[in-house]
Parts: sequence; C-alpha cells; structure tokens
Amino acid sequence: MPELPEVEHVVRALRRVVLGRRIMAAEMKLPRLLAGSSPASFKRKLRGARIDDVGRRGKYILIGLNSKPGSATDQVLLVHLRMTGKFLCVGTDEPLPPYHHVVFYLDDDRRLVFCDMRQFGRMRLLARKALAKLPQIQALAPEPLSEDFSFDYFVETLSQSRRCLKQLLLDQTRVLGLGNIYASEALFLAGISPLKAANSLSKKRALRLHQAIRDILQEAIDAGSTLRIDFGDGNGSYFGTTERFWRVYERQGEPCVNCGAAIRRVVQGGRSTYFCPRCQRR
DNA sequence: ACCCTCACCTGCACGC
DNA sequence: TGCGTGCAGGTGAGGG
Repeated sequence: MPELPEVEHVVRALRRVVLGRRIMAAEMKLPRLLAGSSPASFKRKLRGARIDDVGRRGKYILIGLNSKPGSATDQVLLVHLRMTGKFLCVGTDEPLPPYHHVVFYLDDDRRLVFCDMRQFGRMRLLARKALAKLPQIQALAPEPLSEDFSFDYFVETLSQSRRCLKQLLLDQTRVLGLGNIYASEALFLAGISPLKAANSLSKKRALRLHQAIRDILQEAIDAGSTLRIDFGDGNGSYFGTTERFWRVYERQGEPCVNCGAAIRRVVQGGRSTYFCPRCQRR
C-alpha cells in the first residue's frame, strides 16, 4: 500500500511509540503472512525481546530486537505492509481493530497490532546477520534519498533497460521507493512521458528525472503523507488526509496544473499510469 | 538476464 | 436490492 514516504512515517511513529518496549507475548492469527518460520517459533523467539531500533530499507520496515551491544539474541523483525498493512497501538482495555492479524503485547500495558485488510502484508523474523543475505533485501536498489542513488548509478540503470520509464521506476531493484502514485508524479515533475523507453532518455532529461524522484519523495515525507486514505500512525490515531495532493494521479480528464490539457490515464503492466500528454513529451 | 503475466486478498463503486 | 465487473497504493513465483 504505502510507498517509501508513508513507510518512513510509519517507522518514525513506531520509534515514538514502541522504542525500548519489551514484547511480553505475541499472537499470530494469520500464519500465512509469516515467512521463514512457524508461528510457534515466532512466538517463542519474540517473548521477552526488547525493541531497540526501528528502521527501514526501501519499503521494508526493520524492527531491531535485542540489538544493544553484547546481546546474544540479536534479531530483526522484517515487515512489508504491501497494499493495506498498518500498525496500530491500542490499550489493553480497547477493542482490537478490524483485520488484526498479529498482536504484540508490550510491557507498558499496550498492544502493538498489525492489521491488514487484504492480507498481502508479510512478516519475517530472522537473525540480524542473516538480514543482509536475504535475496529480496540484497536485490534492492540504493536508497533514493542517499548519496548511493547517484546520477551515475541512475544513468547506468536507465541504459540497461528497454522497458518504459514508468515500469522501470516501479522496479525496486532499479529505483527504490516509488510506487504507482509517485512513479506517475515523478515523471510529471520531470516533464517526461511514462511511455518513453528507459534507454532512450537523454542525459539532460535523465538528470531532471533523477532530481524529480528525490524531490517527490522528499516532498511527500515533508508533507506528512500524501495518502488519500487514513493511515495508522502506530499510535492508535491516524494521520493522512482526505485531500488529494497529487498533480496527475487519479486526475484523468482534469486540467493539467501546468498547461490545462486534460490528464490522461493509460494502463501499463496492468496498472494505471496518469500523465499530461502536452507537458510530458516522449 | 530480462521482462511479462498472474496470483495473492477484501472491499468498494458502478452499471444493469 | 442484487449481482457481475473492474479496480485499488505491492510484491514474487513461474514461464517465455
């Protein structure tokens, strides 16, 4: 569901709410979302674990357990929210929210709850040293807001693919952090057609796209979240907005904010792409 | 190696 | 009202 900016906010919210807490017990009500271990060992390994750090790699959330120096049971709980996953924190006297699948009983009389309407979310508990060796993690492109996502890297990546730009931007092994909304938004900011082949982009326009990717992600992080639906902030409340910030996403037929031409919707790889046919040249 | 399609789920909006 | 269809922010398996 969420793209990098939303995951970043979930991570920040989790830090505020659960950092330093101990997990007294865990309940796994949907074993299907658990990869790499049985619900029984998941519960056993989590019992008594202290939440020492919360971070992220791309759209993966990394919850570090017992990671303080000298700890023998240094583990990471890897969580991917996919489409509709969310964390909520509720008191023991409050009812559990709809679609709750995992419940972590914390040592401060609250429960951290993982909810997921569509059940696409995934969770995995593993030793910290095994994390970097996980193929899905290993394959991820550099963090888009770090120095590692350099212009040289981007140009090289573009040159290696004949796919159209929109699809390349969604490929987390090439460009990390964009999803269906921000891929369209980044291409609009750069003034480049989503239908253009990646390896046909000039260096000058690649520079604009590289900057647009960073700008759109940073802007969304700074805005809190540009998600239209409510999104749990891990504190039992919600942030997010019912307003649309998006310049092109879900605006087919509406006038372009730059030139007034009608925004178009096309389908690429089975997913909607929105763009301005006048501002975004091939 | 690359790239495409589909499967995984539930809910909602829409047209008939 | 009820039913069928298409669509929804993401991956990852499998196949050409």
